[in-house]
Amino acid sequence: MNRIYKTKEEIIKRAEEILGFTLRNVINNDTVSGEIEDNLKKQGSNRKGYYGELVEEMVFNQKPNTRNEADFPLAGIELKTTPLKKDKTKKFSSKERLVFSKINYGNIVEEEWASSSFLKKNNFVLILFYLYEKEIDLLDYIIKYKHELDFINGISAQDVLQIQKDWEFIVNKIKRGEAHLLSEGDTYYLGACTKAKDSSVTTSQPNSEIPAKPRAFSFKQKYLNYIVQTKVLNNKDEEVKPISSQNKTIDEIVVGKLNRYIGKTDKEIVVKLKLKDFSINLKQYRRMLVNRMLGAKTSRIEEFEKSNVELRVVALEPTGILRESISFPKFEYKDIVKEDWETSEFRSLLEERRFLFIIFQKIKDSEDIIFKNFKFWNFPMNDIGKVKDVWEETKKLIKAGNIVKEIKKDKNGKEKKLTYFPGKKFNGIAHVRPHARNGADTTELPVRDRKTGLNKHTKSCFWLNSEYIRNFFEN
DNA sequence: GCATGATCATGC
DNA sequence: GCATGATCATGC
Repeated sequence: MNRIYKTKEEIIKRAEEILGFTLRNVINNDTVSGEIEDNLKKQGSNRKGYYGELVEEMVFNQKPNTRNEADFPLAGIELKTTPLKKDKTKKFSSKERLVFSKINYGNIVEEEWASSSFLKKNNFVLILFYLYEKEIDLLDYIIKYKHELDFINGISAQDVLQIQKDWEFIVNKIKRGEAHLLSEGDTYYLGACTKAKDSSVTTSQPNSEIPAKPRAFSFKQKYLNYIVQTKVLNNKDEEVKPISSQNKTIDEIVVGKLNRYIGKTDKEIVVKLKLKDFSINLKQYRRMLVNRMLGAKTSRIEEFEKSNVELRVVALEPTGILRESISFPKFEYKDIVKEDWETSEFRSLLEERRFLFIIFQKIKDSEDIIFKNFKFWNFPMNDIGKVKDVWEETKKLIKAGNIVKEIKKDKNGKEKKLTYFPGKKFNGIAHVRPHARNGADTTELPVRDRKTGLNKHTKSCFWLNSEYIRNFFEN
């Protein structure tokens, strides 16, 4: 007879029993039901979410429900399965975000955080981490660790406060009728990630006629990884330190640290911070100065790493213009031609990343710079269509092997390749430019370039135009 | 002055 | 050795 697990203790004990095993171990291979076999075939072995259903059925002997309550309502336990991956140094880290319940746009606008359906359902989450490996059957993933995520006692008050603010930010956006503009980069630890089988699926929202993508609450991958490292694996990284232990949100912490320096020159800041032996010749002088302004003890800041916030130090010209555009990681020509925009790397990156711009301004005829301001920023989804145009054009050119327009020599006899890639004037928002160590630093092309005849080209990346970014620095 | 290609410098 | 933040150099 299949055992039923009812109490919290029974369920956690059962989870412990299966650690180190695969689902195929847990059930005994020949009893894989015809129904499950059929499902695995039909859905391919990779349908996301199916693994969780299998665990519920095979390990806990219960049929998954879609009711808006915890998976084990009597015990008050929500069960989640999520993959771990091995990085280059063979360390485990979270492979994906941890997805919670779907956001019901219609109902959530009536909710308050303390009595929210989110907290109710996810009050106590039992997480099973399995080891993801490419090209192996779902039934053969090893279930490695379990973690009991207790929202009330298991997360620091500081993090809970940030999660609450994130939740409120998302709900307020829906209240304003902007569910279609939600973006993971809006928030810090708790994000609103898209949730649909197909990216073209949309749903209605209460205060606007514009259809929105269905979304779910989730812990960002980085935040989940923080939990994995510190609470599951106990791998405390001494290089990563928080800049505040106070019960404040990340916004408040940064405002509290940086406001006092606005309008001061770098030299004045050095004096104010009583930094000795701190010279303009230091490596990464500006970046180091900003670290000290933030009160960071090491160069890696816990609050930013947990929330996928990226610090960028920029310097406006004395006239106020921003000369340099913002670069992103280089892309692989081979990969981009296989991608679709909606699920592409660049689109995900743009949506998920949050920036903290630290804005200095150069002074005419002086070496000094002034700390003008700082700005949290993430890409506004209103403009995402324009980036899509740049991306599609780029993909088209690579696919056609139509990249190099002309090879020129400069006065030093150095070759310079002019390309057809969308430049800064393409649409004012994004463009493509080289991003390499030098001209010889190339990467493979899927199709030989017509002009050069080569199957490789200088590494390139997408850039956000300097003027576009500059617009967001006002006020 | 600006667009665009190219590359430096650091850190992992 | 490579990724990537940051910036330089050239030529129209």
